[in-house]
Amino acid sequence: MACPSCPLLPVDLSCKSEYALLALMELSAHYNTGEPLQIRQIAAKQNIPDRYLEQLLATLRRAGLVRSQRGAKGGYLLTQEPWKITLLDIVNCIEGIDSQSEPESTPKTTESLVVRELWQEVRQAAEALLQKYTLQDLAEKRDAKHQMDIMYYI
Amino acid sequence: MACPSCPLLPVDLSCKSEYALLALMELSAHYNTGEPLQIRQIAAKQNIPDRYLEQLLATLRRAGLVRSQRGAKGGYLLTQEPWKITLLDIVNCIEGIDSQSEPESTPKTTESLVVRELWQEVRQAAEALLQKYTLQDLAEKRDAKHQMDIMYYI
DNA sequence: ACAAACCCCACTGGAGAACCGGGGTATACT
DNA sequence: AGTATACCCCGGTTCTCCAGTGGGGTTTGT
Repeated sequence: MACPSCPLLPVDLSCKSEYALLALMELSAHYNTGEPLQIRQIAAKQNIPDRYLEQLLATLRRAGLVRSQRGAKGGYLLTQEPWKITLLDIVNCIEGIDSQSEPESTPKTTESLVVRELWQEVRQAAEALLQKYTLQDLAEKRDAKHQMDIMYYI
Repeated sequence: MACPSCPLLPVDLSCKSEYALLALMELSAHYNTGEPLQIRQIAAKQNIPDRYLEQLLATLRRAGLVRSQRGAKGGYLLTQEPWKITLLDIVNCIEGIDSQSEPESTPKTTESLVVRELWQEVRQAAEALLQKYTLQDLAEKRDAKHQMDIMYYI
C-alpha cells in the first residue's frame, strides 16, 4: 500500500535541522564582519562533526541561504541579513520539503480526509511559529542568556 | 556523537498514527452499541493492512485506550467515551513517547539551549492542538462532511 | 470439538539519519 | 609557479525505524 500520508508531513525537527540552525547562528554572529567563516571553526564551536556539517552547508548553499568562498581564506557567509532569514526557511530547506501530493489510487475514505485536514492544521501551527522567528531573534535570545549567565556569575 | 536532540521531538505524524486514528474513529462510531468491532472489519472499511493494524491495536490496548475481547465474537472496544480521548493521547501512545532527556556528556553550548527551547515551543504548539481535539470532534467533522456530500448529491 | 477471533514473536525490504573517507578543484599567499 | 588551504562531489557504512508479512499459540462462543 505504501504509506499514504508520510509525504505530507515531514514535521520532524531533527538533529540535522539543529546543526543547521547552530551553524547559521554562528554565521549570523559574524555577519557584520563581512569575512567568511570556515566549517572547521563552526564545527569546533558548536561541536558538530565537520564532515557532516559540510553536507548541510552544501544543502543550504544550493537553497541560496548561504554562499561559499573557495580556496584559502575561504568559508561561508549568509546571503541575507539575519533578520530576513526565517527558521522555516532553514527547516524546510534542510528537511527537504518534497511535498509530493499525488492523488494516489487508493480511494480515500471520509475519515481519512478528516484526519488529513487535522494533520494539516497541526503542521501549519508549527510552521507559523517557525516563520515568525528569524536568525536575528535566535541571536537575541542567545545574548539574553549570556546576560543571565553574567548576572549569576556576580 | 549520536543525535543529541532526536529523542526530544518525535513530532512526526506518520502513517502509523493515521491508521490508529482511523481505527479509533471506527470504534467511536460503534461505541454506543457496546458490541466489539473486529480487526478485519476496521481494516476493510479504512483499507488498512489488517496484520499491521493488529499491532497498532495491541499498542493501544497496552496503553489502556482500548480493551480487547478474545475468542469468537471478540474484537475491540474503547475503554472510555469518545469525548474523553484526546488525539494527543493517541499520538503519544502510538508514536512511542520515549522522551529520555538524558543529561548527555556533550557540553551544551548556549546556542544549543536556545534552539532546544525553540524546539519545545514548536512541539508544545502542536501538542496543544492535539490535546484540544477528541475522537468525538473527529466524528463530528466526519458527519459534517457526510452532510456536505449529500448536499452535493442533490 | 471447532472455528473465530485475538495474541505474540520474528523477519523482511526499504528509507533515512548520521556519519567517515577519498579524490578533485578553486583560491590566496609566497 | 608552487603549495597549502579551503570548499566540492561522490561514494560507502552503520544504525534505526517504518510498513508490512508470516507462523504458530491461546482464548472463547456455539
